[in-house]
Amino acid sequence: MKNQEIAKIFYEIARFLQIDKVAFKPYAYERAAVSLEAIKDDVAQIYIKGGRKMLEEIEGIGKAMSDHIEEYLKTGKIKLYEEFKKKLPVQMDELVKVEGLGPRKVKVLYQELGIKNIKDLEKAVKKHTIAPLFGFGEKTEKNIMQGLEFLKQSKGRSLISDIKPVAMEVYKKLENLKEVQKISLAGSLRRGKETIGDVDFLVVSRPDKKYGRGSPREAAKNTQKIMDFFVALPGVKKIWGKGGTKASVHMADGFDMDLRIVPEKSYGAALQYFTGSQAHNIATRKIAIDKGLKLSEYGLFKGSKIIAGKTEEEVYRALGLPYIAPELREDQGEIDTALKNTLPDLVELKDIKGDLHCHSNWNGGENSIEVMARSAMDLGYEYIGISDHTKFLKIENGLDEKKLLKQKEAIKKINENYKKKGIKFRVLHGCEANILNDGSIDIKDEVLAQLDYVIAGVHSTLKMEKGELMERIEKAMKNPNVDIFAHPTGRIVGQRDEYQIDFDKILQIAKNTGTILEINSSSRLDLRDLYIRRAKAEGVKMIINTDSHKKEQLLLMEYGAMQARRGWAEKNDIINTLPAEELLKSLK
DNA sequence: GCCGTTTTCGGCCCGACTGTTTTCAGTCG
Repeated sequence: MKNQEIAKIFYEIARFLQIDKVAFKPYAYERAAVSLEAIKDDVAQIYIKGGRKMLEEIEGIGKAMSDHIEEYLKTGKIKLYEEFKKKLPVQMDELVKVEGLGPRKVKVLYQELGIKNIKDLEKAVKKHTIAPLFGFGEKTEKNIMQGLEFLKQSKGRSLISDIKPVAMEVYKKLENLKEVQKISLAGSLRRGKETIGDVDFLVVSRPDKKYGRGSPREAAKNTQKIMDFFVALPGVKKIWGKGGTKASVHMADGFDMDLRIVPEKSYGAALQYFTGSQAHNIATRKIAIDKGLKLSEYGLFKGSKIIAGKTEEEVYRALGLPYIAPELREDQGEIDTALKNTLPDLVELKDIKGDLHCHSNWNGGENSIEVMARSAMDLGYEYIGISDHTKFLKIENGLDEKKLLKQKEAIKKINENYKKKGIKFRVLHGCEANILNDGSIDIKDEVLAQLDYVIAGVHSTLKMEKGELMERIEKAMKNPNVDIFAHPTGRIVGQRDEYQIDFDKILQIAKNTGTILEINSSSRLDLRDLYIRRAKAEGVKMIINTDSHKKEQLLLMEYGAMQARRGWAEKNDIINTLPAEELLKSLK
């Protein structure tokens, strides 16, 4: 896709224009870049289909932008960008990744010291040639030095399920402070994005009784105490900043945390603002402007009078909108849908009645079937499905037909035992079978037919050519014993891209065969949000599973549920919101 | 440079914090 390449160039042009102090144009280029990244169609295809006219129908793309895009598609270059780069031949995208370095400082560093890239910057820091520069100084040089160090250690954005438990530890510490009256996670963590850049907390500090109610100093002392506590947390390696209402730190684990403290009357507006996304905020602030109002983190204002701010619901209502769930706030159509009052009634974690993709110690899993079942009961589930790997996967000690039938008997006994004790819980018996290269399943059909359900997935020869891979998948999905297609695209967040698949075709096959698509809650997070939305639109049913290999991983369901919500999924799109009997009836 | 149920001209989201140029530019979210 050329979209990302062109977007990258537009971002760069925006930076160059910022350096030249050109007004408003940088914003226009940034918006065009964001827009290109957001659309799912390839600009090259759009151009072939409808020429410049169709390009200009894209949000933020006008005459000049379509000029640039046409030029890039034809020549592979954009002249304006080449000219800028000639004047300032530096690795801009790389250098501005250093915390505290922006385009203007980068320009000075090039002009004064000839710094073109990270390597040059490191050398200059070592020689202490930065501090004497006009506009820089000792502290700036030290910040650059530390920024470089952190950049080297950085693994980029973290998987949500890796970072949320760490964030919640800090959350609990802050929540326990007597000075803290209210606290919430904000940012991409609250929106449930699959990867997280930094962790944001929003806090209301308890008013200090010493001062009069409503006085500006009312909460100042407690606010300061919370700030002091925050920057002194264990694991804090660097304090980027600490003021009266806002602090930012870098953690030893390699990510940043931000804390913002606001008065109670602004809590809702601040939560709305701090949750983002930025694109959603810009959209909501524009609605405010259209109504002659002003929206900031302090509230929604008519002139200097605050008309909403205490809760998010209040802010949205005053803008003429229903409440929009954080997972939807990406400026991907949620505002228009909200205006029409047709937002989806999103599935919730508490709607989930069981988990069908769980492994036991019969194969490579860690815990026994009974222990997995007990953990599922503790989560309030009505059932758990044991779906161990099958024989082709030797590394996971996959089960063959004989062992599967033996496992069936074992599960039958467990269920009989529950019944005797009056425990209303059921263990379902499935397997996670392998789709072999020719599309057949590695377990005989007559055995598959004896299980409660069958999950099938691609676990080998991942790098097949598209047509061949699709034939393979199609054959498996058409198998009347295959109920669920596991981790359909094969991607692993931050590690592996999706296979060469045709998702539209998968949707059509799923629709025609009644095959359920899996939303896998582990580091796969597969399906991703956009695909969930498309599946829902096609009426294809999905299931949220954890792919647990030990009991603790059952808790990953939270992330799969968030992923489903980001894909606009409702309760009736997700089959494991059904009781066991109905769920089994909904399968092939 | 883009955009428009108040506009084809005149706006563009909004604010915190730091370091240094001592009054505000640069950076960040």
